[in-house]
Amino acid sequence: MRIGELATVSGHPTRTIRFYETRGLLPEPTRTTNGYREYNEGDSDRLDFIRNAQTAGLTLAEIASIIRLRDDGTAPCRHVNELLDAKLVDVQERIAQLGVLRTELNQLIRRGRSLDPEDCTVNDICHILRPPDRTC
Amino acid sequence: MRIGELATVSGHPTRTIRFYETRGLLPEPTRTTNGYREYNEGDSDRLDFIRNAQTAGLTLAEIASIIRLRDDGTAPCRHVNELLDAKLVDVQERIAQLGVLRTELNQLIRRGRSLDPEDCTVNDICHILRPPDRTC
DNA sequence: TTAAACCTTCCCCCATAGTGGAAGGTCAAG
DNA sequence: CTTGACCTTCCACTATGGGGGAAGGTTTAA
Repeated sequence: MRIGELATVSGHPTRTIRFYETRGLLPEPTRTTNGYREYNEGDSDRLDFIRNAQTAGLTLAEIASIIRLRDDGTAPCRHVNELLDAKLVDVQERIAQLGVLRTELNQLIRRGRSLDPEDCTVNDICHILRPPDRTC
Repeated sequence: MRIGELATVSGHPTRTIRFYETRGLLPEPTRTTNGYREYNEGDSDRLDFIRNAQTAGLTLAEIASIIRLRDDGTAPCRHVNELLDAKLVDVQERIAQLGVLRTELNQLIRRGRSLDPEDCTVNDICHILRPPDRTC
């Protein structure tokens, strides 16, 4: 099948399919005599895999590293487990950071409600956003 | 004071100070006869403000919009309140999304521990990352 | 035959917040 | 007079996941 059909069955735009090829996510396909890319079912499966992996928060580079292992003949399970563990740690850290930010924002919003815009001076730019509240 | 000194007192690299100027966060400074930028205390205060606003999760573009209002002679408090409200919503959404992702990752990790790498086939690439678990 | 719908490669663009380097001007001390 | 520490501008690059459009070749259906 040609790239347009693969795009239809996989749900990725043709541009994205070519882009994935440059990133090593799809193998260089065989070409028809006129230079058109030729794909098969396996390529569609691979695109599904990529989408699933992206859903799990993996970057294209990480997904490429998994695929490289598989193409080298190694079962990538171990590597996948490591990636998932690291990703979980990463996600937990980001959640924690966002939690801190949420607290900070709530404080600033409360403060904004208690301050009078009349008191906001030119030098402050805006007095709501002043000190990095030393309460923490 | 020249840019190097402002860099020292503000804690921002000179490159960043020039960069902020291009983004409208700092006014175009006066120049000495040889073309060097001349700064004063107010510029240092403004850099402090920028840092505080960044701590609150505002982007440079948003901070610039606040500064523009102030420079136009309008107290930006109202606008700041709106930005902070929107940012809080945004942060809460991201936390929720990351929560979903964390759940997904935990499921995948548990799954990875229960699957045998021996069963991982070439077609799967890796069987751990298979279906977008329809359990949700 | 010809127009639409494909396909190809190429290079540039988005946002984010800067960082790096090159090539050149200036100024103070030794 | 020269060396080092400043300063200037300009252009390119980082990571992320693509999108836009140009310029050209091919195929398919009317």
